[in-house]
Amino acid sequence: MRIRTPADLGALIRDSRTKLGLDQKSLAEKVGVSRQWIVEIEKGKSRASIGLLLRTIGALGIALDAEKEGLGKPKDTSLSHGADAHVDIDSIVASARRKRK
Amino acid sequence: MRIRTPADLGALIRDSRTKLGLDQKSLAEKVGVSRQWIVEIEKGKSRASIGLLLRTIGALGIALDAEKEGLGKPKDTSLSHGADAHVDIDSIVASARRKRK
DNA sequence: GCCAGATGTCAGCGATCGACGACATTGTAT
DNA sequence: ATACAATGTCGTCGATCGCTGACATCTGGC
Repeated sequence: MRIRTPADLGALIRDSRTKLGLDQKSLAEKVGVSRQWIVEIEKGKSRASIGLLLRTIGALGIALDAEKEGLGKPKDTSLSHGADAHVDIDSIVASARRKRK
Repeated sequence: MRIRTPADLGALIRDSRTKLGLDQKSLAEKVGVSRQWIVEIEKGKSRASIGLLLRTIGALGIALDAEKEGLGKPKDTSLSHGADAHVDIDSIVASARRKRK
């Protein structure tokens, strides 16, 4: 599953938790956070901390992988790869700035 | 690249940034965060926020994918899958508690 | 060696976090 | 319909965030 937004993460955590038959309280205990934190992260809270997030997804048996976007094959030339990444930066930042207004 | 800790993320961000020939200031401007935040996230700051993290990796053209751990094949039975996830939960939480003391 | 640029660190500020406890609301099994 | 479990929301508190601006230190090209 591709993760782009905090809401994506929240949905993933809730889905995984329910699939494992855990309630929020149990997951909170296993991770070592408050139940309220689980509630908030499942709602896609953007200012929740990375450390607790990683612990939570780890506790749910989820692996996070990062890779360059736009890589269909690992054999793309570095030049075209660099150009693609540069284009993505500008459009993504513009999109992020629109969200702030 | 497998992401397990905030330090993994920090290293990834720094690596990607330098490979794109960006300095911290430029990246900060593109993402819409302070340069200090870039400095801290690259050092693996665990309490940095998810929202800003996702924006930053997006700006660097990095895609995050989440998947169930231990899945070599998508055809594993749900029972054995559940048992594996349970074992992971306990050891991961114990490890997290050790870090807190 | 010199120096400009890049990175690292610090202090102060208003905003928010995450934990805790409590209460409200929803969901589910009988 | 009822009871109980699960989830959602609220208020409070000490801790920390992320920003700004400034200064310190490091790096690399000349």
